[in-house]
Amino acid sequence: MHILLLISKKTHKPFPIETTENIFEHFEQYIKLSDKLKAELKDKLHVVTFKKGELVLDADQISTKSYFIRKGILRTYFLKDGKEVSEYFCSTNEWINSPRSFMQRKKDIYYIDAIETTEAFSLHVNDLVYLFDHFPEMERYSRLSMGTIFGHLMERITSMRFASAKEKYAHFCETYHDIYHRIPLGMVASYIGITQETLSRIRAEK
Amino acid sequence: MHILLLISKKTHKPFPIETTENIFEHFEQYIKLSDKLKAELKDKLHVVTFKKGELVLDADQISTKSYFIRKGILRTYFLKDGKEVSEYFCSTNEWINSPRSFMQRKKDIYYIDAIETTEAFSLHVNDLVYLFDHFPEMERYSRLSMGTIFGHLMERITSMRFASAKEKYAHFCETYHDIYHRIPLGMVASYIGITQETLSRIRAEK
DNA sequence: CAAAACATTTGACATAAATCAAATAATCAT
DNA sequence: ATGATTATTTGATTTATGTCAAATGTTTTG
Repeated sequence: MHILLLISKKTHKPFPIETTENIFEHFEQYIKLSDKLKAELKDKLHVVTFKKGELVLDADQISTKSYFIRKGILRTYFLKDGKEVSEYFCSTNEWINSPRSFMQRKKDIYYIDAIETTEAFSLHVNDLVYLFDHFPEMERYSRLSMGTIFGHLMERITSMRFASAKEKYAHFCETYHDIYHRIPLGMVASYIGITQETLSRIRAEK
Repeated sequence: MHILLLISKKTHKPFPIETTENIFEHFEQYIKLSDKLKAELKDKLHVVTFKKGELVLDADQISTKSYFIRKGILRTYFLKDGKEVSEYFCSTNEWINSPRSFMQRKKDIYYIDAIETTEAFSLHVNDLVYLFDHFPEMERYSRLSMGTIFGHLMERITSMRFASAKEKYAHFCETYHDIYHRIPLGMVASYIGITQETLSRIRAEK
């Protein structure tokens, strides 16, 4: 009876397998990973899971861990006039943290929560600093991968400025083509900076 | 006669003094500069000047140089429906290039021009790559300084989404508090994503 | 220094999207 | 499953900002 229950639970939320393959592949898009660095990474990365709706980071905490998502969706948001404003969404093979908080080790306004049940690797900021200090190629990885994100931010700024609500939504769907349909309407609306009602009408007219 | 002419030209556009002090100070906010690295930088940095209104980079060129501004203002913009849209402005002690073009060595949509007569150091992308390859601390500098810019971009995105035209202008003035009054109204309007007329009315009502 | 070119202001009007309010629809917890 | 939350849709109205047009002001150039 108990055993069966356990199995059924496992089926629902399987115990995560420690595969670092995906994350190694991710790094290798930018740098070559030596065996020594691989071993260090394996040592420093830890598997974590978050249930749907779970708060991953509270705004009154310092963000000390970065999460590399294997499955699921996490999101950063902040509060404006008591309402949640989504800042961005992250899914498979992406890193998420509260950037300024993580980099400068101070509090910031951002919360992180789980839009779906999510499996991820966590990396502590202290371990990352250790890696930066001992493996210059990690600095290079950081520089190059930030360049990619940089481009995304610039495009987003452009799309925010001269686009109609409909165009903003279209741009959102492009940016998040893999997951846009898994994000609740209200969160999408605040992400692109329009009201829920307007977004609902845009979706209806198609 | 020729000599006099030459002198008078010089007076108008003085021959720049090769002081690398400011730029060294800038680097030293993030990393320690060894004498060897200083020497390499001195060798690779070149003084350039641009006259007011001069085109620094055309969109049909690849951006192969980054400019560290000593004096003046440069700006990146792109064309939308035949009109210039200002992307950002850079002034004293800031780097400017066409980011994606520079990093990926391909064409992009951005132009760069001089809002004021500007003196700057130029650094060729090939020389920068050389520095990255031989001085890991340059990778670190890049990572850390990008973090700063990252924060600015995030704030800009936030201000674009939920702010009124008036608030957007206020945010622009904050961001560019040193130089906001030196940038023509039309350029400011396209930067914050409102029309010239609206900005003119906002300025008038105070 | 005057004419031309360009930048900013002002006015009248149009419109996309916000706001307020209430009805459905979907999801969650017991 | 069923009632209770929570999310989405729909409708009526308001408002900030855009658009178009023209006047005024400023800078540039021969």
